[in-house]
Amino acid sequence: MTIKLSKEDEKRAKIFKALSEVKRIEMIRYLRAHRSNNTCGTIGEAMGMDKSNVSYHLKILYEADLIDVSRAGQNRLSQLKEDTFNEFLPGFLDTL
Amino acid sequence: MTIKLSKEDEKRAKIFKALSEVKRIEMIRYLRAHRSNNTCGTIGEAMGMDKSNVSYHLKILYEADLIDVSRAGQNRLSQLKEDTFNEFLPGFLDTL
DNA sequence: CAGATAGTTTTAAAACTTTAAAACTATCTG
DNA sequence: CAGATAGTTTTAAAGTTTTAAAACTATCTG
Repeated sequence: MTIKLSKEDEKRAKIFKALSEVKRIEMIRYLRAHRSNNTCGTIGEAMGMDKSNVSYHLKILYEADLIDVSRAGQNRLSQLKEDTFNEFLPGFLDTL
Repeated sequence: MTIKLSKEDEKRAKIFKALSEVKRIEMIRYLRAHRSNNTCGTIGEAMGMDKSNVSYHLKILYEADLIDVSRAGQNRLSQLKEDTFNEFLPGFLDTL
């Protein structure tokens, strides 16, 4: 493969857009440091954010394929999708 | 150093915002492939963009510290600032 | 110097993003 | 089942970004 498909650049642009807000960078750092109990409520409390706003930002990270979300009762646990970081931004997480 | 200063996250966010448009990702790829004669006009012609729009996007890349601009007569030559990529996005350029 | 060329800035409209409150859905617990 | 808890979606306002045309500035060439 030699030419780059614009589909791939659209994915890249979506990832960069997801990371283009200080709050979402802080969320990534938080998820990296706290690998369990990452609920919407816990994150919001730790970061002083409204729950609907946490939900909004997590959705953007999810749609950029930067986090995985699993259900656990009435909670929803988020975790970094390291594969995506490794593919599109190798080495980035270690700069945080 | 253990705590991360929010100033640094603001710089990161600015870099990500600069890279969050397909056109600007393409410009980065272009600058990487064409290391001389990167004038506003040449880039605009290669990418089918209006000159004022090329100037606008280059300014965003410049303000994110992703390119250097030097004057050569009435031209202005742009080149990637690899140091910034290496510091904030090590390995990224090679994924392009 | 006049005209051409290269690029920047201003402007205004359109498009998009962020926020927080309110309404909503789903699950848990007694 | 009723009430509590966790999270999502909708909404509307405020804010930001992108585009392209027009006006502008700087430099080059005869």
